[in-house]
Amino acid sequence: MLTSVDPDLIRALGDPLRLKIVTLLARETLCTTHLIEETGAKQTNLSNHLKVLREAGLVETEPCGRFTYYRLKPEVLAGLSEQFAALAESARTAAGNKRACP
Amino acid sequence: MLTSVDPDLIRALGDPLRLKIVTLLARETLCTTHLIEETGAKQTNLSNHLKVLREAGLVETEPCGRFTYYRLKPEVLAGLSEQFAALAESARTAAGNKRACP
DNA sequence: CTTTCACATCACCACCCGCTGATACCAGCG
DNA sequence: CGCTGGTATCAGCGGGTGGTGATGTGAAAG
Repeated sequence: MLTSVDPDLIRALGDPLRLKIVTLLARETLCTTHLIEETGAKQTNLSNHLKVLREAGLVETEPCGRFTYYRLKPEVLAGLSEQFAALAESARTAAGNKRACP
Repeated sequence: MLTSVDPDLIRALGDPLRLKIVTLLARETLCTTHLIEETGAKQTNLSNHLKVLREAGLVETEPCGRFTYYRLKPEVLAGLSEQFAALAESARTAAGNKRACP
């Protein structure tokens, strides 16, 4: 179906800081300390955003001693990409379908 | 580049009603009246959301007499799809890149 | 010209959301 | 043990955002 895109998943990516986190994680697996250095954000703030990303199913955590590593889940992003591609494709072919004025 | 995804564009898609509008428009070009019927939302509310979609560059308007038709811009969705695909690809290949604990 | 209808804009309010400081929790280390 | 450092959660506050009614505008209809 076309209507299966999850708004919450998109919302999670709609925040600038979260988007930055995602792009950083797309390059390498990092723990919170690294993300604090890279983004300059406070630890609490970052932890909140990471929670959102976690609940959206975008990232996985991997405890490593006292540290917590965050890894992106490529399938989720790939799924999003496919759904947008499907929407684009549908929009392209349906460009001429114009419902009559009532 | 990887960091070029526009948060505002994603935000525009993050709202459930706007997402519904987009999926409807992916099927056929509609005017506001049709969207009111399909979504059950108030005219004012819908007009606000359409404004957001317009400003995000996701839709185009085409006046037709007293009516205003809205059409999706497939290129924008396709671009988003590509960027997410690139992120997914990057995340997949960088799965093992784990920066050392500080 | 006047009315009607489609649509946009404005003003207002309630509510959600992100940021922050304080605090709790847990794993190593001495 | 107790201490230290890395993270998560909590409570609270301010600003941004969505929903709504009133109003403006512009084009067809009569």
